Amino acid sequence: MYISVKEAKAKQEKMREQVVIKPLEKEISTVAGADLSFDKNSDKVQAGIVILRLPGLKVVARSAVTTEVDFTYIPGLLAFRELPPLKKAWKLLKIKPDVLILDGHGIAHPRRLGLATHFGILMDHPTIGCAKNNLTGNFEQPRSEKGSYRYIIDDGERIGIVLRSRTNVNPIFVSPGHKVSFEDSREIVMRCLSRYKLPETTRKAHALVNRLRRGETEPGYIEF
DNA sequence: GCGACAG
DNA sequence: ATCTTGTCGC
Repeated sequence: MYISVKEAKAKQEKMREQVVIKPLEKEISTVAGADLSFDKNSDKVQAGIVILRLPGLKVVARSAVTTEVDFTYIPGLLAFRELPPLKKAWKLLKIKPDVLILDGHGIAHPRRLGLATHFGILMDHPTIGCAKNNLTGNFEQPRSEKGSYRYIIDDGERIGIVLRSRTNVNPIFVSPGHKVSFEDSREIVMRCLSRYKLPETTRKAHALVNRLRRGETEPGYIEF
């Protein structure tokens, strides 16, 4: 840990004024999912990004790398642990997706600077946060049908969306990361859903990093 | 002090 | 996140 918890939080407080929440300017044709896989007893991690074509959800390209983490997991400071590996996978991509969906929150964060937001600002790219659990704020349960949603409120401020991604299944937590709106975030995640709880972007990215960790695939960049 | 707490 | 097979329920 080259940075202290106090410094990390101060950095988030300074970066929060750089967050941009606004509608995407052009129609998107590609989306990507990013994820990490950790080693049980070492600091080795594999990071991967999978780009999908938007109507269709077919894989366009993917990048995967193996590195090491130097920051332990602390709720609210996830970005300091996962950002370095994700940046490597991102830079390996020869083609960039119109929007990137990350595993974690966007502005639905105590200081409005979750992983997706932090990554978006650093890479100056549109991002969306999609988490399996809530971190902060309150919300009411959305109806049980797929597509139903409610907003997450924190200190009277709208910070995210609780989305029922599959009928009768616990909802997922979506929030704008950077350079996208709440509507964009919800609609894009909806378009990435198939028959499962999680969007194909995160499912594909998750499968990729796990295959790399088991040595079932090679690291690097591949275009399909 | 107590409870909450993305991955 | 990770350790892991079967099993219950829509």
